[in-house]
Amino acid sequence: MSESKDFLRTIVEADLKSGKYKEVTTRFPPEPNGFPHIGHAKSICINFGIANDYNGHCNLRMDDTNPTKEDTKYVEALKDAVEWLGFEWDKSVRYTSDYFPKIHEYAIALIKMGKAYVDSTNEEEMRELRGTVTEAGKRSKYANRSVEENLELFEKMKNGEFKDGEHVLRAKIDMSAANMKMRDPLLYRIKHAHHFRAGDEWAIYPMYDFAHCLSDYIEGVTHSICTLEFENNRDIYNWVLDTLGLTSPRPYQHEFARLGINYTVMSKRKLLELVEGGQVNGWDDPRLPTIAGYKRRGYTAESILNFCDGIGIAKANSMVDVAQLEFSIRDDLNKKVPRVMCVLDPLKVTIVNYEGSEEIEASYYPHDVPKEGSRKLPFAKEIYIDGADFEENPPKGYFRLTPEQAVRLKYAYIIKCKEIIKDTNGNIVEIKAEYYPNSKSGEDSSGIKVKSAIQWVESTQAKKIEVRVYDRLFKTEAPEGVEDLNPNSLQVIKNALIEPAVINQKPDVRFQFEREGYFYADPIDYTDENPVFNKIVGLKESSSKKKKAPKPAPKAEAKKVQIDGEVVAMSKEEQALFDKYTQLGLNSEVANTLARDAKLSHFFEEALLTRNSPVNIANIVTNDVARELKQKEINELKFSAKQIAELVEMVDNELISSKIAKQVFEEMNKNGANPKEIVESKGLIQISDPAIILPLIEEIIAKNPENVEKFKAGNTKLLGFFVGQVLKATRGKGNPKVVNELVARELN
RNA sequence: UGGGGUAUCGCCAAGCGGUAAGGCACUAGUUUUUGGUACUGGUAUUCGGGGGUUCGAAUCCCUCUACCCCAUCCA
Repeated sequence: MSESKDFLRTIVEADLKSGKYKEVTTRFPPEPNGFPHIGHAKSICINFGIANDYNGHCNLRMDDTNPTKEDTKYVEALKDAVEWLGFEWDKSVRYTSDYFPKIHEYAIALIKMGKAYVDSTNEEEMRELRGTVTEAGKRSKYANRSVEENLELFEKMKNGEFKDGEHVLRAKIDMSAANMKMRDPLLYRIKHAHHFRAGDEWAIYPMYDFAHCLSDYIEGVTHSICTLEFENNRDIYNWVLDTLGLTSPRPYQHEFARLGINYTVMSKRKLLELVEGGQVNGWDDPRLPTIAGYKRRGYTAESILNFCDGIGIAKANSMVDVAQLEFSIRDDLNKKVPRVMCVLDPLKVTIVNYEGSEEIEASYYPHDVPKEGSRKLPFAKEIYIDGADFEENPPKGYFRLTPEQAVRLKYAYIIKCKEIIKDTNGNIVEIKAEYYPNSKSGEDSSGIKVKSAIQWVESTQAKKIEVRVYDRLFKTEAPEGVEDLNPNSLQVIKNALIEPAVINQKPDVRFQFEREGYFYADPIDYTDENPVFNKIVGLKESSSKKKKAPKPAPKAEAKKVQIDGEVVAMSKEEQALFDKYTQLGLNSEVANTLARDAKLSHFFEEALLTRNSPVNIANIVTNDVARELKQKEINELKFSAKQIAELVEMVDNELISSKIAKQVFEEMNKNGANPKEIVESKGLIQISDPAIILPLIEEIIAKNPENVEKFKAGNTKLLGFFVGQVLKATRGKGNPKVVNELVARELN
């Protein structure tokens, strides 16, 4: 955990500290209707991570309230994902379906309270009655059935006496609620469907909004963490628990932004389309952002965990760059994985002046990876290098083999090109080269400097392997559908050549193919006869090696002009107030705010009765009082207009600074105390005496020599820093004007 | 259009009235038998825009703008 906490942990910590809960319990509650993807991984990391961090528990719960979509194969995949990521759920896996009897009882309780009713309108009519975002809805005519009737109907629903869709159970909330979700939400629907766990026991199934909050409550969950799109559902969540009287300790819902990654899709629907449309090879296709896909591609659980940790948790919709994910896996594998040599695009090189053969000892790990292990590399006259490592007409800055430029065969000798053999089409098919016998790695006395050391394999002992090279699945950053697919997302190389030790010794399943990237022995298709490797991710490439893709020119961004919308005109009354206030000396902005807000202007005028200091009163009213009045009515305030006037009086008389006034205001707002008493009891009278302030300033200056330097070098912002420090030393009581002057003088 | 959210560097993201954290990406240099790694630097005079309050505002107030979510018997 980094030192800066995310907002969820901040909430959890506060709740623990305040004693709201003794212990934190979270849950990861997927619906088992599809394969988990990296978005689930984020949720898993959050829920299990928080539970771990605060010594709590996290449940794994299958939210299986819709029997027509769910299947046990998905619960297996979900369990696998959590396990693979290294988390342990508390006790056994939970199922919402296990709570069906309890949830049913709660429904009956609601009916008995007159808070739920059986509605028999059909789907279409119900939609119409629901209204629109701007128009209130209308209650169904069935809403006033008696409790007995509702109970009887609901019982029959449960017993399967009706067909699907004939009736539903609804909460009786408010058909004109601004929040559409609160317009008498459905609690139960009839579904004559086989449930993969509950079998055919139930003819009715609870809706998400009813089942989820109750399941959380039943499990003793404290923090019900979900994604942003459930924000509107929070009201129902609270309504159900509150109405049923399910009080403390009870769960509260908190929402975070779901994960988006560019160049891929994350929705179950789109993923399903790709799988069913055959654009990819199943749910574990290595190009997919599914857990199964990453696993098969060769990603480590640690890298996914680190990724989730690195992207943070917040409430802003965001799209994370794949580069961040790629960094995570490179960073992880770099420390762990043996390096071997593989030639993806073999080009034959015959070393004309070399005879015989030898074996060269080569470490599996570079000098900066503290791991042991090595293998023998066969070397002989005929070898293969990668086609990309030779250029007949090299671009500027090319480091590898050219007709003019020698190169080192990694761990072996330096060679230079003598002759290029081409086929009838002009394609290079072979290089005749010469080696420098005294240039062998470790015993090089040739004195030749080369710019690069390249990978190679010896021709007779190299093994042929299949390599699957993956590129991003989509060619656009925010793909919509199949039309955005990258046609080259999979490249199969059938005849790559690899050094024999990899196949014979099998020192690992993940490798770095030197200078190429990280690769993974495909867990499904790999056989001894046909070894298959998946490319996990390429090595980071810098500067000239990837020059092919020139950077798009820096956008000549015109300073964006933002057009202001139209402000609603003032009414006649408001205009009159506005005029009156400006005449009192208020600036137009303040007068405007006051005039347009009846509560504020009322409060302002009342304060004015106590003290005739319109400007200062207006300022505190339009700022601090306004903040409180946003969510409260005047009579709910702990302080009175008279008290505000008294507060202003002290500011007017320079008894306290405006900074202290804010502090006093907070106090008044909290407990309704009298401002003068607060100032007296806390000794908040302003300090303006230089004799007191000056020593403080000198002390601060002495303690911060570096900042003094920076200030003198021209960083004038630091004045604020010093003022802040001095003010802190006076516990806010210093007269800021005086402090400012004195600090400025001392510093110069 | 009513309601609920969100806006800080190319991408994430801290920050909660007193010096604009950090990571990715980018970039320059050092080391390097991987154009990798590691290391050392450079990258926001400014926080969606405009006003206001304050000695001092990314943080408080007003206002405008943009984007996301909500009218499934899905979750």
